[in-house]
Amino acid sequence: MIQLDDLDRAILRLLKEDARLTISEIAGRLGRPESTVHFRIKKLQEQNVIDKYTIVLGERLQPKSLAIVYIQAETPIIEDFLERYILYLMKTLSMFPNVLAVARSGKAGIIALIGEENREKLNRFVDETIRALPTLKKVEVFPIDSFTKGKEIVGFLVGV
Amino acid sequence: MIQLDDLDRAILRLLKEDARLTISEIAGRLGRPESTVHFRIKKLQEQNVIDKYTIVLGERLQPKSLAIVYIQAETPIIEDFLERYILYLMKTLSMFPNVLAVARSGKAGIIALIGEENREKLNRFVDETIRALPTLKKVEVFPIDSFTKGKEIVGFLVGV
DNA sequence: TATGAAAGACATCATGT
DNA sequence: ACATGATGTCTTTCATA
Repeated sequence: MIQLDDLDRAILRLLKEDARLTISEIAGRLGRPESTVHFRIKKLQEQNVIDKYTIVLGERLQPKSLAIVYIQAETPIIEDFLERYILYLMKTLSMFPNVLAVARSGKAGIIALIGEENREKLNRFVDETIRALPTLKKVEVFPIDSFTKGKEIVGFLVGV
Repeated sequence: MIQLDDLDRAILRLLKEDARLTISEIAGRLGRPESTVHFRIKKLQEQNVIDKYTIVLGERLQPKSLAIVYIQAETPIIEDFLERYILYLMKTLSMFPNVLAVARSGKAGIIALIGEENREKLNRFVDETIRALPTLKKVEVFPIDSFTKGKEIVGFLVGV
């Protein structure tokens, strides 16, 4: 399996903070030679410890109003139908740009993270688009007001 | 407000996919001179449209079992106490490395994203650490089985 | 704001300790 | 694992439109 030592972890932590740090910067901060840092990063990429490099978009492009929505479908007689219906619902939801994430929760449940400019638009989306989906048993809305951890997911998930 | 044109958006989309693309690569793909692309990226950074560059960690470092947990505190007589208690709970939860995100939901609610190696450990954490917190009215667990959108948040949020 | 050219910084790789 | 140096590529700046 993967054995990360302290140097690997230190490099990963620095890159997580700022993936544009140059190798010589990292080497300087950690008091290691550039060649070593270069070698480690290359290995971390090859081993897929580093999956990808990406950007987080700033607040000005982020939706101001967020909510987690839990959707539960009715359980029909034919189970195979439920399976296909859930997958269809998830794919459908995934297509909306204001639906930031969609996950399956159990046999008949879906969790979605919704983002909109303001509370009114968010409520309207939930009422007019989500609750309007056929054959739902329950739609539970958990508004998100603030973060103490993971706030950056919004800028990470939002599209352009 | 911010006016992004097609070139800005194209650059952002490319950087979102791979933030290590060189300016000359991007310039080549978009059929624009390097200096123009360089100028745009610089502006996007200054305007804070690009908030930061970061890495997403691969599956081998990610928790295999995830759940959204909704926690609702009991509403006490003194409202100011609830306020401080909720903030205390959020800060406490945020300190666990396996708690990937913590958000407030309404006056008395908290939403947390929990990650663990497997289902057993996850259930144990919920039972022994979360349900053990005092003065809770309700703890609702929504296991996350798969994603159709936003799967990458796990590698984005997980620490080293 | 866009572009082209030129200078400097950087990553990368090979070789040797 | 670390050092050094050679090479080509990339970023960055600046002058110009």
